[in-house]
Amino acid sequence: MNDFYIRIYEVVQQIPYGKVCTYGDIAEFLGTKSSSRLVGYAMNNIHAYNSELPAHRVVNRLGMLTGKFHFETPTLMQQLLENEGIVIKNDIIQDFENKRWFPK
DNA sequence: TCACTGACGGGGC
DNA sequence: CGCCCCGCCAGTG
Repeated sequence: MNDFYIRIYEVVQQIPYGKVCTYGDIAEFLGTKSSSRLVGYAMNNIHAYNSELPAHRVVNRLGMLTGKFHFETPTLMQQLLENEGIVIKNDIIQDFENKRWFPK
């Protein structure tokens, strides 16, 4: 656990209900655009920091639910997003560009 | 130290 | 958004 992780979690915490963000957006916001892999890696530890964080609102640049297998069940991530009004088909968020949110 | 592994992204085809 | 390659870097054994 270090400052880099903390900053990632703080950004995740700011993602609004019904919106999603990408790993790359977070990496770029933190000034490490080329290290988006680390953002995904940091998500492995997200529950160690705060289990209330909306980790399900973070997807890859294509809107795919690549992190679904890191949840308690493989369908939980999709269920949480659908509960927020997001439509998902074949693990891909529909109308993705309209659902995106960027750190500020 | 080395090798390998990713919740990734961009570029090329 | 299919496939592949390369850059990225912390964690692991």
